[in-house]
Amino acid sequence: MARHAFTDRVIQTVRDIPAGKVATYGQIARLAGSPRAARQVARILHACSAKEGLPWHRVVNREGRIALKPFQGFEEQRRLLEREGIRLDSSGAIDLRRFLWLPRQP
DNA sequence: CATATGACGATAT
DNA sequence: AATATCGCCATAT
Repeated sequence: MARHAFTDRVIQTVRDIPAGKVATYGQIARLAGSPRAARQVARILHACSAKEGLPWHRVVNREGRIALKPFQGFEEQRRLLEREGIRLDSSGAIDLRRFLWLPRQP
């Protein structure tokens, strides 16, 4: 069933994140057309990631850290990322210089 | 219309 | 640096 425009664009943008790359909540919000709606991206993922079959694990916060809390998804997200070759460093952060998705870059 | 929510982000302390 | 607070805003109710 169809949803409202912003939600649809967020879902589509998340689907566009390639394997082996990550995007930030704020980045998804900007790409979906509402630059300050990062929290809404989180809300949408919380509500729809499983239902929509999204690659939700490719979305992290601005510091390259997994936003989910331990035993509330953190471990699963780390496993899914590492399966794609995305490793967390000793402090638990992803190197965004290597792994951040840069859409429409030549 | 009023309030609550949310896996954020920026700024202040 | 780590924590607290505030601003943000589309949806849900």
